[in-house]
Amino acid sequence: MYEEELLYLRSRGMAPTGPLGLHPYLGGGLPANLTDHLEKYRFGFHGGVPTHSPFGHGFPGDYLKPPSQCGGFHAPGLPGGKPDPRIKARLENENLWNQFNKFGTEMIITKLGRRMFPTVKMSASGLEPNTKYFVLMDIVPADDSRYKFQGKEWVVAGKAEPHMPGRLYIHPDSPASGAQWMRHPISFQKLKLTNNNLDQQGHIILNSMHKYQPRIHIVAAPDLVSLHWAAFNTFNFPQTCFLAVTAYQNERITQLKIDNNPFAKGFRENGQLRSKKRSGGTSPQTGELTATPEKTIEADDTTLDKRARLNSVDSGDLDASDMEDRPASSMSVEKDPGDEKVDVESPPTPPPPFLPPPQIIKSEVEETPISLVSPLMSAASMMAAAVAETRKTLSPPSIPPEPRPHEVNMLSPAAPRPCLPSPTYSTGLPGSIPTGMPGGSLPYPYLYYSHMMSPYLLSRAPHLTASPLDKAAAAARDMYGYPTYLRSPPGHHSSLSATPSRPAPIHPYSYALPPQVPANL
DNA sequence: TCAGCTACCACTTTTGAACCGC
DNA sequence: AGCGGTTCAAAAGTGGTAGCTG
Repeated sequence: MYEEELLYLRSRGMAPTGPLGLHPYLGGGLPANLTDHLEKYRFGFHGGVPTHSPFGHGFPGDYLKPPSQCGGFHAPGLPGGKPDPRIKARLENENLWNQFNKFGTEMIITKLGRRMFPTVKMSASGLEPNTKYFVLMDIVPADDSRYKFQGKEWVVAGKAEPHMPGRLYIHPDSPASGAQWMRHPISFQKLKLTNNNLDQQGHIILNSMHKYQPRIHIVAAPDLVSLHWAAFNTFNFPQTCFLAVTAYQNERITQLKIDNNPFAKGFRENGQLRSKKRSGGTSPQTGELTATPEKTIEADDTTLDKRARLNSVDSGDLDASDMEDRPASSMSVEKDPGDEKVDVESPPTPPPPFLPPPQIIKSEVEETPISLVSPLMSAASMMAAAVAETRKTLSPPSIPPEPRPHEVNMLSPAAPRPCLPSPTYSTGLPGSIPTGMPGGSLPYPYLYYSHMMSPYLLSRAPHLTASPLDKAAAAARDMYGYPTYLRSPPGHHSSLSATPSRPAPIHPYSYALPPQVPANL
């Protein structure tokens, strides 16, 4: 049914080649401005990038190019508003990253998800103390090459596989006030990487043997809905570039991980595993390695930390006065400058479903009555409803119009825009859901942005030339630019400081926007 | 044939409930 | 009864490795 569209996309260089897989585009996904922005910044570096990366192969092609100037960390303008030039970011565990980057950082990816080590840990400054911010992270391809480890170095082994759709990892403390974010370093230690294209846990999906660059986005927005037209401040740190692998290739990297990751202590020279191995006759080769347990440098945030559990965010307000006494969860606390660092952990995060407790969901369309919708309603049933609605309202080949944000009816399932077929779609879904259904591609409707244009936008812009991802994004912005009244006015600040209750907690993993977005989320 | 992937292993750290004393 | 500290078991996170797969 959608093969033609896939071929169409491929002919324009906008769809993955190779066997059909899970299509990244989600009907009802992010609005054009956010997609546009994220797509745009896939191709441009903002901040702190050296003119040449110490990481072996640099950034070839049209992917992450070194900037012409390295003066600031800040991203240039974006469709939905202007980023705040006062906002700065600094990589906290830079020394550790530099050590890994020297040899070419590798990150293990597994089917069930693996944490990053080192973790991305940054500190922010220049935020408005009383404004609410979301802090997000995504990981984008650093280039369009596939690599292999040959001899003792990484070499290009061909063209990259198509990148799976970007998933935005929302920091579990989001939203929090600027004061709260600036009080402690922001750690992304709970983010997980996977190579499972069907992952339903919200982990970030990567391809093995490909090079990636993490990016941080700081967005002034009081809630998820506001994210869609808020200004993004995007930062990245070139030393956090890494290669995704399913098994370590470079023994130097392995040794650095063992020496610095507390969970790998058992593999250190004095660890029991090593002792056993030695007694068994196989001795590790660590002679040329630089780091030893004794001179372990700046261990990562989880390494040397002693945990101080503060009951932080599970209850109550986020008033500025409150924040004085209550540091944000998961934000690392400098117990003593120059001394050990103490991480303040998040309260236990609930398993999926990701959605907050039942809320009154109000339609943005006034005529639609308010109803109580349980966010715990299974995504499958939501999608089934969407499918039924789609079948009723759509004649298959036609492509429904993409609603403007102010036209979205939050209650009635938005007619999903066509999606490319997914032979593996039925995996994990109820049998009643047909394979190849359009629209949402996962049981949990993650907050997605796509590196590809939606078929709808393509249909509206047939004049686009091949591979104009940025042009297409610009076209999308032109077509679906948000009315100015939907944007936050210049100098707009959150009024949350006057809001007595904290919004529902955000799941630490990639967050979900259901087909029906709760207006008061 | 082999590079890459997966499942399992033994180990360490983290987490949270249970317990205890004040 | 409530609070804070300690203990302990389960869960989660590590790299290594044998076997599988395309």
